[in-house]
Amino acid sequence: MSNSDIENSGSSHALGDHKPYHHGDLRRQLLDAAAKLIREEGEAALSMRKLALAVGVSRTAPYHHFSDKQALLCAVAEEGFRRFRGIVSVRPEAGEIGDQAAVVDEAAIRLFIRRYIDFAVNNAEYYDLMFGGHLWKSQQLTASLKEVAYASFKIYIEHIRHWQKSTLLESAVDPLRYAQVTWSTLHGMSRLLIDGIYLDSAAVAAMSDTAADMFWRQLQST
Amino acid sequence: MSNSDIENSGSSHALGDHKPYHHGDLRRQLLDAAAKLIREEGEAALSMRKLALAVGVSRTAPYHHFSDKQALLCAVAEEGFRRFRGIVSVRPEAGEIGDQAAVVDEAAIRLFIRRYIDFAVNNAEYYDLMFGGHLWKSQQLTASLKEVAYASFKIYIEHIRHWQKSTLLESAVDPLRYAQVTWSTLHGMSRLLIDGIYLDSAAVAAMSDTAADMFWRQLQST
DNA sequence: GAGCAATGTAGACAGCGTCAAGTTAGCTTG
DNA sequence: CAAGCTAACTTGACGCTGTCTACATTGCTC
Repeated sequence: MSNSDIENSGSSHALGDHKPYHHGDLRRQLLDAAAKLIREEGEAALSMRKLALAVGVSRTAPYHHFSDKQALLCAVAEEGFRRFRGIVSVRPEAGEIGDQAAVVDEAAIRLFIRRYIDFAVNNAEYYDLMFGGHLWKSQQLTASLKEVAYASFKIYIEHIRHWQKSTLLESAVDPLRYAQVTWSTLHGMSRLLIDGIYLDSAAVAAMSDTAADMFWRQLQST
Repeated sequence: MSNSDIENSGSSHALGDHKPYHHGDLRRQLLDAAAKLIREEGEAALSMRKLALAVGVSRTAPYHHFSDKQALLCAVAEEGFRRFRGIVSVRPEAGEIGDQAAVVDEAAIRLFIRRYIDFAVNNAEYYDLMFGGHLWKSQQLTASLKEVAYASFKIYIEHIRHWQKSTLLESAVDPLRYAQVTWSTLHGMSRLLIDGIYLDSAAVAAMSDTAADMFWRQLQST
């Protein structure tokens, strides 16, 4: 009795009006616990039952917040995309000058690549869900996940366009193809690192720089 | 009685001496059925029990040929690598001239890329296992799988060295880094196609050619 | 023909996702 | 303030999974 008072004190109208009723904010805790579980024991080790146990509710309680295991994974992926947007946004450092004045040089590309790989490797539990076949092949993506995912794709394309425009020589490369191929490289490298096929993590910097070199040269093709 | 005679007639010493005893060749049939099941219903839909049912034996029979589900998947992956070696081998067409005489130009690179992507997309059930995190992250690869996998990696590196040597200008790129980055591109593109993130399969050719362009230019860097 | 090892079967167990039915608790409305 | 509605949660059950154990069959070797 007194304990439920403590848990609920003020929370019901502090966050909004329709999510947390009874327990605290289960939804939030489930998402966090899911990410933690995947990070620590791998995606395969995540089960709804273990998850429920981990946050101290009964097996079926999560189904009142997510229709499916799939839906829960979608929500985790969505969270990942939100973090991702911050990492891979266009603005150069932190709005010191006007955005479009900045000239893109090889160093900028290098930095971008390193940030991408860094995010992927250090947030593998999110990256797997965001860009893994498990969700995408299933054709059952949440509407809200689709939304935020496509927004991220757009940001990437925008990023590429920005590179092309601010390169001094006018580039002859089709921006869409260029975006597709460069993203393939970034994604492939991330996957090979995450999946433990590229084992030498000390080589990441060198690989990134080689990729930057390649991207840069291609960008300058006449 | 008579039917078992038919099944076993001559088979026991036709194939070798130590695999198929009793049923026919269960091991072979399991591997084929597994690949077929994965192809048709996805990796997640493959279960040992369904597999056993599919080839007409009881649930636990497969465990006499594979210690684990994992071991079975390793064997399927191994099969994949064997097919892969044929696709991604160095020799140009079919030994018409001596191998090393051939000069590598952009067309050769284009062809190689198309062959790689083609294999990945049309043998997704194998490619997933061969280069998916599922097996590699588990750290429980079969010894024989490791062997054939590393052999494939070596072939790829050899391939790259061949490119570099037979390019007329001497290339300044570190061959290992170059191999890592180009493979990242190929792998990334394959994954994005297989996983249904790149949906426009009509664009595959254009993407491949853009990649070839990029690889080629980088190869010529002084 | 006897014995042995390889091969196949049936039973059992814990764990999984999730549906159906019942319980608790907080908000809304008279 | 009491009644009632509904969101949040629990328990029970079902069919599926991987795999262990114990048992039955079969073919090869001596």
